[in-house]
Amino acid sequence: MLFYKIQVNFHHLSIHLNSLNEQEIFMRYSQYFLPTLKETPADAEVISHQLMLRSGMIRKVAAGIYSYLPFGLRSLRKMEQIIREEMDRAGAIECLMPMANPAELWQESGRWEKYGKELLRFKDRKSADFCMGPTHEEVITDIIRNTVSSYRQLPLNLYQIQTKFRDEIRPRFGLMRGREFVMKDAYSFDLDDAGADSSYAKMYQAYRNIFNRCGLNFRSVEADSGAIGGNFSHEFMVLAESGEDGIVSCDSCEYAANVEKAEIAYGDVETPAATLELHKVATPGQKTIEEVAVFLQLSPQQLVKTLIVQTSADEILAVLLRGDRELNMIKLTNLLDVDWVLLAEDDVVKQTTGAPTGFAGPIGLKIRVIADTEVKGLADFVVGGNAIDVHFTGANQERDFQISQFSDLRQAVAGDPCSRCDGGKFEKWRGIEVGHIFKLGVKYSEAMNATVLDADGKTRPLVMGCYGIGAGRTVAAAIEQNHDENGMILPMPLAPFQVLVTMLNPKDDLVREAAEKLYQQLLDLNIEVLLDDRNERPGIKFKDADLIGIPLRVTVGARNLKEGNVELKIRKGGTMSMFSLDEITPQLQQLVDAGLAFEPGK
RNA sequence: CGGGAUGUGGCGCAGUUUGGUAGCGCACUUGACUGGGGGUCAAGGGGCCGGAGGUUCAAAUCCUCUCAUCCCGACCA
Repeated sequence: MLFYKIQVNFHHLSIHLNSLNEQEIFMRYSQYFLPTLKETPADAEVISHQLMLRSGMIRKVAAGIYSYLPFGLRSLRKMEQIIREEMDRAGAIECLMPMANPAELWQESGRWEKYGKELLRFKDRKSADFCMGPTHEEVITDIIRNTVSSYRQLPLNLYQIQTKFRDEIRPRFGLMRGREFVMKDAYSFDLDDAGADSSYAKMYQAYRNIFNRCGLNFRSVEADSGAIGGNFSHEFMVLAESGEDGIVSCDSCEYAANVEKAEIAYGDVETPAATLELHKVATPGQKTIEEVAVFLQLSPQQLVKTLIVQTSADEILAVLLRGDRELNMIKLTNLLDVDWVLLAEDDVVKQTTGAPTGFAGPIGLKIRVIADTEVKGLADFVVGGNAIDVHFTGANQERDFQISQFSDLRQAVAGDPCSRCDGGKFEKWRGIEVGHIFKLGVKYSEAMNATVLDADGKTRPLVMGCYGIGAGRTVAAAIEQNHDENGMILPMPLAPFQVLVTMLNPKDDLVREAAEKLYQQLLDLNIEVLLDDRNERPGIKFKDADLIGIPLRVTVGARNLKEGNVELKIRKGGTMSMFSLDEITPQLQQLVDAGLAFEPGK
C-alpha cells in the first residue's frame, strides 16, 4: 500500500513540474517570497538599511551579518553581473578563492601581525591557525608565484566575486559597513611599472563603466592607499548625504580627492612681522579653542592650536594648526613616514607640556614642532601657555619659538584653493566608497617572493595592482541615492524586477484575464516582470509597489479596462499615463531598454 | 575599547517608578462584506517578558552577573 501511495504522489509531482515553467512559479507575487514590513525596524538607522529590511531584501542574522532574501539577491546578482561583464571586457579573468586562509600565507606577508583584530582568526581541528579572508593578496600571490615564471605569461588580471569577512570594530548601517559582505576583488600582475600603470588605467575605466551602468551619480577621487599599501589609488564614491567619507572636487579642473588626501594650494606664504608683545594671560578653565576664543573675545582664526601627538616610531611631537582648522592625521602619518600617529594621552600631554590637556603651546617645548603651512602666514596669535589656566597672546614664530618644518597638514574644506590648477576652488561632497583601486607595486611580490624572468633572463618582482568593489554596498548606495518617503526607486539596471503588473481585483474576471495576458506577453519578451496577483486590497498593493520600487508599474483595474486601457506609472518621478492593451507592451519594452542603455567607454 | 541606550508574540510599542502571575496596534488564521492608496465586522491562534543566579509567600518589575543589539566616540587640546 505504501509503495502505491508513493508512486501516486510521485506521479502527481512529475505532472506538476512539467506543466509549469519556472517563471510561472517565481514571478507571481502570491507565490514569491517578498516579506515587506509596514513599520521600520527599530535598529535600522540609515534609509538604505530601513528600506532593504522593509522591502524584504535582507534580514539581519547578527551585527553586520545579513541574509539576502530572494528580492535582495536579485539586485545583488545584477550588480555582480554588471561587474563581471565589465571586468571581462577589460581583460580580467574570473576565479574563486577560499574564505578560509591558512595563517602561513599571512605570516609570510607580515599581515598576520599587522592586520589586527579585523582579521578573524580561528583554528582547525589540528589546531592550525586560519583566518577568514578579508582580502586576498596573499592567496593570489601564492598562486601566481607558483604558476607564473616568465614575462611572456604577463600581463595577468584575475578577479573573483566572493564573500569577505572583516571583524569591523563597529559594523553599522546595514550593508554599508557589514562584517561579512560580497566583494569583487581583482589583482593584476605586470612585469614593470609601465605595464602596471596600463593595467590600472584599464581598471579605472572599467570601474567608471560599472558605476555608470548602474545609473549612479558618483565621483572617482584620488585617495590614500592606507593599510593595503602601495603607490597610488582612486576611490569611487557614490554621492549621498549619508556617506561616511568626505570628498572634494575642483570647480574648474578635473581634480577630485578624498579629504584625507586632498592637497591644498598654499601659494607663497610670507611670515608677517610681529607687532605685539608676548603676553601671558590667565584663562581659567578655558580649554578648547572655542572657549579661549570667546573668553579673549577673538575669533578662532586668531588662535594657533598645538596638538601633541605620538607616533609608531615612539616620537612625541607638537603639530600647529590655525585655531579653526582640523588636523589631517593621514597627511601627518605620510609626512612622518610612520605606521600611525595618535593624539597623545592626557598623561603624556601633561608630562610633555607640564600642563593638562587644553593648555599646550609651542613656547618652551622641548620636542620637535611642525606646523601646517598656513601657520607660516600668521603673526600675533594666541597659543597655550604650557601651564594650567594660562595662554599667551601676541605669540610670534621665530621670535618666540621655532618651527622645524611646514607642510600641508590640515583637512581640506569647501572653498580651499585647488593645488592642481590656477584659481580653482574645492567643492565638498559626502560619498559612499563603493570601489577602490590601488597600484600596489612590489610590496607583496617582494614579501612573498613572486618573481618572473624578463626578456634578458633577469629575475624581477611582479608589479601588482588590486581593485575592489563592494557589491552589496553598491546596491545599498544606490538606494541611499534613489528613494523617497514611500520607498526605494532603484535604477533599472539594479532593480530586482523591471516591471510590476498590479492586478487590482483578482476576482474580476476581465481584470484577471487582462493582467495575465499582459504578464505572459512581457515574459515572452524576456522582460523581468512581477505580477501582483495577491488577493489584497488596492491600497496594500500600491503601498508595497512604492516600497519595493520596481521602476515601471502597470495597473490593471476595472475602471480603465472599460476603455481598454491600463495605467503606467514610472516610479521615479511618479508620472502616470494611460495606454491601450496593445500599446503598453511595446511601450514597456522601450522604457526597459532605455533604462538599461549604456555605451561603455564614455 | 570608552560613553550612552535598549532587549516584552513576526514588526512597532505599553507595563518596570509603587512586585500580585502579561497587554495594545499591525501582521497571522477562519468566515462574511468590500475592491483605485495599508477597508469593516465577527470569531480565533501565538509570548511566560534576552539568559543565569539571587531576594521574596509572590519577580517582566528589585539585586548581581552575563549575553545581544543600536547610537556616539576612539584625531580636533
